[in-house]
Amino acid sequence: MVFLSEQPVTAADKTFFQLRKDIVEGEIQPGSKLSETELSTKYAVSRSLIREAINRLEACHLVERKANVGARVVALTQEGLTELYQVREALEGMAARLAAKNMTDQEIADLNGLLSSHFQEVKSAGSYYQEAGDLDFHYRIILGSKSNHLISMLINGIYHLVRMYRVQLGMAGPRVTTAFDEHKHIVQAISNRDEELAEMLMRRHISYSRNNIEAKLANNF
Amino acid sequence: MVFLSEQPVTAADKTFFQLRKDIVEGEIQPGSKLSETELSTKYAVSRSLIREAINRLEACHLVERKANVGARVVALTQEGLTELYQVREALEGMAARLAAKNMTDQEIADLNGLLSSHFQEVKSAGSYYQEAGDLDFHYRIILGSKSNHLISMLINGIYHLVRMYRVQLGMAGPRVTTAFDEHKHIVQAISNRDEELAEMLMRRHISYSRNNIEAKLANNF
DNA sequence: TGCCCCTATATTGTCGACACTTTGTTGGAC
DNA sequence: GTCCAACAAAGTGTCGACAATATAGGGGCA
Repeated sequence: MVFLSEQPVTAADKTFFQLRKDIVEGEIQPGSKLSETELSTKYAVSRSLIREAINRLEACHLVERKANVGARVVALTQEGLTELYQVREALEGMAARLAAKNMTDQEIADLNGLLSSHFQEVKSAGSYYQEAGDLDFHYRIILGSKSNHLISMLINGIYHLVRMYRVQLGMAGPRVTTAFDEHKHIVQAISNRDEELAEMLMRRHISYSRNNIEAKLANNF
Repeated sequence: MVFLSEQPVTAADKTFFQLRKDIVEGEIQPGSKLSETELSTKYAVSRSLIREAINRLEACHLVERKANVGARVVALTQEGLTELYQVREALEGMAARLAAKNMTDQEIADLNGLLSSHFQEVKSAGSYYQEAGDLDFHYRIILGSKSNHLISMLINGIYHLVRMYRVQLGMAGPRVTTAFDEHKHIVQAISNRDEELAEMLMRRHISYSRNNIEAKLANNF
């Protein structure tokens, strides 16, 4: 698994990471209110740190805050999901394009290796991709873009919301079978340094993924 | 001019807006250090509000903070500009696509009207677009996407950084003459509800703009 | 009975003080 | 003269208290 250099250095960081985890993994339910005083006793830190954490969570669209009223965890809706995946399509498409341009040969070789190891899992288990494997694949391409802006927006930003939708909809990962072929073709395009194709395939891949998850969400409501 | 509903409701908001303004417009120089104590006396508010403002500025990539050391205004570099415009190309391309799909006929008519009034200015003044006019055009399309995620990321996020580069490079706006035709064609595509073309033309428009501004920046260093 | 206003309470917004970390300096030893 | 270590100063990180605002409940009036 690719390591994200997100190491907490201060107590505020720890509080933020913990709170984000509890929200993304559903321990704190979507739509529920975030009381600063309550959370400060729960996590045993001062209200200042809770406030800072909530501010950061607001910046990555995990909570919504109203002045003088309070903050709530975002509610998961069909429209929200659609918007999220549209942004993801645009940004990750660009990331794939840049990855085709900027990844080193070694990184591409590693990516192929990752794909092979996933292929083994598919053969043995008969189904592709748990959450972690899919994230690993996408993270490598995002990091491969070598664009700090893109990396920050995707990995520190919207991917936590993506994971939150997945958890709430009770999926271990994306579509189990077809996704592998799509990943394979994307890696091929990157190997060939075909920027145009890499972007197009990534966008389609995410678009398919959106259709799939939208269908699941429609069942939930 | 389209009004952005960014109305300060709390003192923290005012501090944030003021500080952001001073950074974007160059009153506080790129790369300079942001001392919390110093700023708290300068703006006559407590350190807490300054801290919150700096946190928000960090979220939109206007400052960089190191734990226990401090925050600095971002330095403007060739790579940073390139990355910024790549993100902009991806997101605004998607915005144009969605605008072609989601703008009302009335909004499209207004957009055409805006273009006409700009055309008058071109004829009389001989040059297209001051900063404000260009921003207005792009903001309308972004808002026309009707996607809260996109709107937030672009208008609350990266557009301030875009303006900061423009100010620092001493440009009143984008390329003065050619931009008008590009805008016209984008509006035509949106009028025809041609999502594909609208996205493509917007991406090209921003790509051209990037080449233009990169050249100017190369001269400055 | 229904509506409005007012008050009480709980929650958020703002502040100044204290604790800890970093950094630059000064002194001494080799 | 150079390097290392202890120290001092400045700045950031964290905290609890006070102020201001929104919400809910009850009482008064039509």
